Amino acid sequence: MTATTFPVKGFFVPATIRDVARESGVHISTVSRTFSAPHLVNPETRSRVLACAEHLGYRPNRAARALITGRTHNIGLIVADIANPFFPPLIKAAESQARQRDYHIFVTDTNEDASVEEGLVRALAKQVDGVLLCSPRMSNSLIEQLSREVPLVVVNRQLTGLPTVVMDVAQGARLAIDHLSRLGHRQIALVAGPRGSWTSREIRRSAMSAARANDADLAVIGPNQPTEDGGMAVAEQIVRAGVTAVLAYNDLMAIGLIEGLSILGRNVPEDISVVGIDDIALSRLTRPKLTTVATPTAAAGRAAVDMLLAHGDDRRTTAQITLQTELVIRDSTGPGPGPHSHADPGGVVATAPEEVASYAKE
Amino acid sequence: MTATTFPVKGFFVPATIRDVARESGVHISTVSRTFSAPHLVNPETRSRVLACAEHLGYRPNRAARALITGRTHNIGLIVADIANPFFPPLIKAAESQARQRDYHIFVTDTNEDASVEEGLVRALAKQVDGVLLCSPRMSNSLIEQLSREVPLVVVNRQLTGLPTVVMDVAQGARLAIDHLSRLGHRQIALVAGPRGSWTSREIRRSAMSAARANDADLAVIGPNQPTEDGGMAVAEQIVRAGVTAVLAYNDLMAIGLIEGLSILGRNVPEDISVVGIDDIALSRLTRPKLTTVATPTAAAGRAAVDMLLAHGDDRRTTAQITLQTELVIRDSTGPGPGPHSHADPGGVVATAPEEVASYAKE
DNA sequence: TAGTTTCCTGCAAACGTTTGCACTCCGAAA
DNA sequence: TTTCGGAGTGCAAACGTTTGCAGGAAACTA
Repeated sequence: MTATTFPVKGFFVPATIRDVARESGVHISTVSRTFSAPHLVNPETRSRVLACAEHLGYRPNRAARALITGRTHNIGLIVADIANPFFPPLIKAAESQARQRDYHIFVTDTNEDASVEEGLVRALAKQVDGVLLCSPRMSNSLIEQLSREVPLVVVNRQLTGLPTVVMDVAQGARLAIDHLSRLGHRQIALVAGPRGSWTSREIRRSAMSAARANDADLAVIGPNQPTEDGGMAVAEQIVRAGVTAVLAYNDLMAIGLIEGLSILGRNVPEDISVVGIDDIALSRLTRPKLTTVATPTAAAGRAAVDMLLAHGDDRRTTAQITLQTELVIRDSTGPGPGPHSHADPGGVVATAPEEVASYAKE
Repeated sequence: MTATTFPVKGFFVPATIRDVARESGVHISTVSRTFSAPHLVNPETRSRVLACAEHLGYRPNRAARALITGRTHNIGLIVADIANPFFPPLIKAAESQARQRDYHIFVTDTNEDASVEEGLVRALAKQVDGVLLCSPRMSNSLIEQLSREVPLVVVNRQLTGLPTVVMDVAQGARLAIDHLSRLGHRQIALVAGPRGSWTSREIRRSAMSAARANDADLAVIGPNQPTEDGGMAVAEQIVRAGVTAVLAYNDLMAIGLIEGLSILGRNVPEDISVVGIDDIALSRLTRPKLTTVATPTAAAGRAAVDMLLAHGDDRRTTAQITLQTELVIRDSTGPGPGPHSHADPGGVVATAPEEVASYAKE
């Protein structure tokens, strides 16, 4: 590391509305209106004010404006782990949706830590018009309490009384287990996600019932860190469990697990089949390419923004949205020891087009 | 998608400093001091005020506070593409460094779009105490102009007169080319990054001079989108160029390229060697594991926060920091057709420990 | 012509804080 | 006793905006 030091020129003192008023010879209220209600001011005056503003480099102070209007035109977006490739598509979709409505998104990361989460919501509270809380790890009651301090939309957790958007992971897990069963697998493991994850509980519940329906055994392993390392760490348990197929909480864990299995001399899908959840971009690039449950993350991001912005000031009602998932079969799953049916339709679930239209996956 | 609607309870009207003052029978200034300068108020009064505040659920309004103090305790962090795994470690490091100093980081994404970038800086300007501008795509002069509206630290671009932190990618590129040369490669391609990227220019400059020094030919291909798809897209050109080795602008492109090459029937490293830059987590997980130039992203995030917060109010001086890079040799590079030396020391560059101590990679 | 409307602008009070100043106590020093 | 100083508190002005209200001028209507 090398470091050098330079002198630097000072900052402009930022021009305020008052400076513009003085320079253009009108009252500050006229300047204010020039920016926030242009139709109320004489075109001639308006252009003079605009010229002065331009000349002075004036920009309205959004914080001061927010103080009085109560609207910041910012939205907070809290995610559990920004390094998880699951989130970026959601974030980007939310950003572009917000931008269209002249809002900005501020993203923060909680490091999968429930206590950090609470602090962040509170810190954001007065600086944004609402918070998109993605994959929260805190308790329901705390979320409810926070939702009275700032408008909240919860993503990846169902919670009565609050606007939520969730993926139908239950359906996804069922599809995955069905797929594995059809391939002849009877001893299946479920690698669970982190403690506090609603999604993980959903997956577990649904996978267990699907396994039962298919006469298969399901061994649940976890909770675990939802990362590559977390997946790699359970490889040994998987081998010891003697299963021939695994459903992982997410793709990251699935990929880590495959790597861990290969270190232990087990090949995927020859020795063990692995299914992930999320269909992150990466899952098309690893070898073998991952069979996984695709979740419409971009649609979720857009929906969350819309829900937050939907009810302007009347917070009378709140919607709950569930987005369809689908199974994407690639190379990480293969035939198991049991008898397998050849009737597998490919696993891609048909979704009613008109229902998903507004939040369709691109 | 399914949607249901529920009634929802109204919001608390948030308690203000005035409510607390009334309830506890003191003047608002005393309440204010209870929070911002506790030592100035009688312990007895203080605890009474705190009790009332707690009871009313009062939280100081940070925006109002910022209006008068001029400090928001927020830092903006702008990245080109949040989906690029290069950034999350940087973001997380910056966040934890900021949190230690009682600051919050707001992250936004520009979609690699220079014009979005400008708007974001301006929108952030009055709501944060400074902006960390990572891998900017806009012009130097625009950056300089913006730096007068809000304190700026630029990451991944060197710019006189402004605080900057860059990786020594020039050294990294040189190490990579040297490595390939030693393996016997004489026909090498450089897959360039996006237009407007300082890093890409640096890499190119350094790689060309290193190639010349090694008597190798260097074909430059680009500019390109710095993504998997961008890498995949150049696979054909690479094959046509007839090179035996490639240095890619970043790991993502390298991984995409390897995939693209495999589709064209070329194996890495047997047919073509590929070196990436960044050492993202993913590069240990793809097959073959990627040989790459490791850049200390976490250190960069910490350094950037420190630089922004360093000079309290005197913006007299500004530092420029360059962080060391090192070559990590894995499985995507192999012997080329030419004579190769066996003296390759492994390519790991020694860094002067005391210099990097404060920003050491973990 | 008087009355009414419309358009534009100014005035001043807010929004929720912080902070310099002044004031009152009260105990210690002289 | 007086003087001083410090601790604790209140007062009021700021920070940079928005916005309801009122007034004046011009443009209609009758």
